[in-house]
Amino acid sequence: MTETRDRILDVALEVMGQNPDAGMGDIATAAGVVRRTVYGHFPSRLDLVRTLTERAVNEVIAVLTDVNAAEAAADARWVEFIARLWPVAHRYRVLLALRRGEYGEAIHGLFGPVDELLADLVKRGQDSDVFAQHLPAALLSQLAYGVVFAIADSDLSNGILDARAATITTLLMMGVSGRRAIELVGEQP
Amino acid sequence: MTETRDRILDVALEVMGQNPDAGMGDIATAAGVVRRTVYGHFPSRLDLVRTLTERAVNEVIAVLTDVNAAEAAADARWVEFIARLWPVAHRYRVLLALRRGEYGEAIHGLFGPVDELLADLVKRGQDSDVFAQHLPAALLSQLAYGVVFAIADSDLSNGILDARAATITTLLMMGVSGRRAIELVGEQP
DNA sequence: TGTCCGTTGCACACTGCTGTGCAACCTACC
DNA sequence: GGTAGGTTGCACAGCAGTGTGCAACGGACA
Repeated sequence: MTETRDRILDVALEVMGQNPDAGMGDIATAAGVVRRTVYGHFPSRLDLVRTLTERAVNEVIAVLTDVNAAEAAADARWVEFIARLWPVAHRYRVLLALRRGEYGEAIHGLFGPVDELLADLVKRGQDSDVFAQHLPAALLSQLAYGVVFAIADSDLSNGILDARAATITTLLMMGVSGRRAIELVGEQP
Repeated sequence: MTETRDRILDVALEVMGQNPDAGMGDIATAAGVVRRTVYGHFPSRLDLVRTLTERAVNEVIAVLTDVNAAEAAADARWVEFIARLWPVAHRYRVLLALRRGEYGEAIHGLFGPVDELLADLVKRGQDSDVFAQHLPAALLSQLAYGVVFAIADSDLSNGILDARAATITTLLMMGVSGRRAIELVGEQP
């Protein structure tokens, strides 16, 4: 059933999020199903990872296009972006670990469109002098993106605190002043 | 011989730097030696990784204590630190990938002292109002550290450019103004 | 010449995973 | 009652990697 398939995907995200090297057996067990059933839905481990990646890419792109279309200052838009990216990044944090290794190529390829949209978001911020220009947009956007995922991937994941930390940190590294950053994010811890 | 042992370590760093999942066989071959010989020096894969980690920790600590002792402003000290940390981070980038997974615990444990020294460096910068205080030193230092390693780990590793990017970015995320950051790093690309 | 020591080559056992084949089973639906 | 589809249990082949045992080799050194 589609229901089973979805459950496997959800559980896989959870299990692999804790241990990226978890096998099909671990995932199956955690999903309350037999290993053979998982293979029924996903012919190979790569299929599973690819499906997961496609899901992630779709969610991130949805957020990005949404935010990109909004009428707001670039830095405010960035805050909005991180706020909405955060849960996604945390949920799919396993892809960060898998990005290197045998599935790296597949993942990297699927994330291509995301990279473009992201660079565009930063570029527009730079063009309107809201973000600093000491680094090319393509590189800066990747760094910021990496930081968000790195924090999401972190062991210390304090949930809310981390989202706030990620937002402020990325704003700063894009050249927004501390005062402005805190103003955007809000004073309350 | 000790010579062989050292060569294995060096080569292991190189090979695993490109593919963290490289086996003992790959390392042996790359070192111009037989697999059996590697096991002669390192009874298990964990031993190899642990030795590599100890090396890395020693090198980083050497840099950190050195920099920490210098008489200079905290931000200038940070620039010095990154400049000297960079080659080390790049060389041992494999540990970033291995930090998660079965060796994670061993690696994390050995890096404990590094974390402390690092937090101290940042804390002193915050206390002298050179670094912003919107985030606790322990967290901020870890983030900055993570960024440096993330860039070092990056595929785009452009060498010099990356070192510069890492320095500026980390300065910014610690609340140093863009003007001051560029002044510290130097104008030239 | 003899001896030590690191290295080699090969064989072996073991483990843990992937992916497949197939018969049986259960449930929903007609 | 019959059928179709998802699920199960189990067996099997295969592969890659780890770690070990052992006899043989070869150079350095006395």
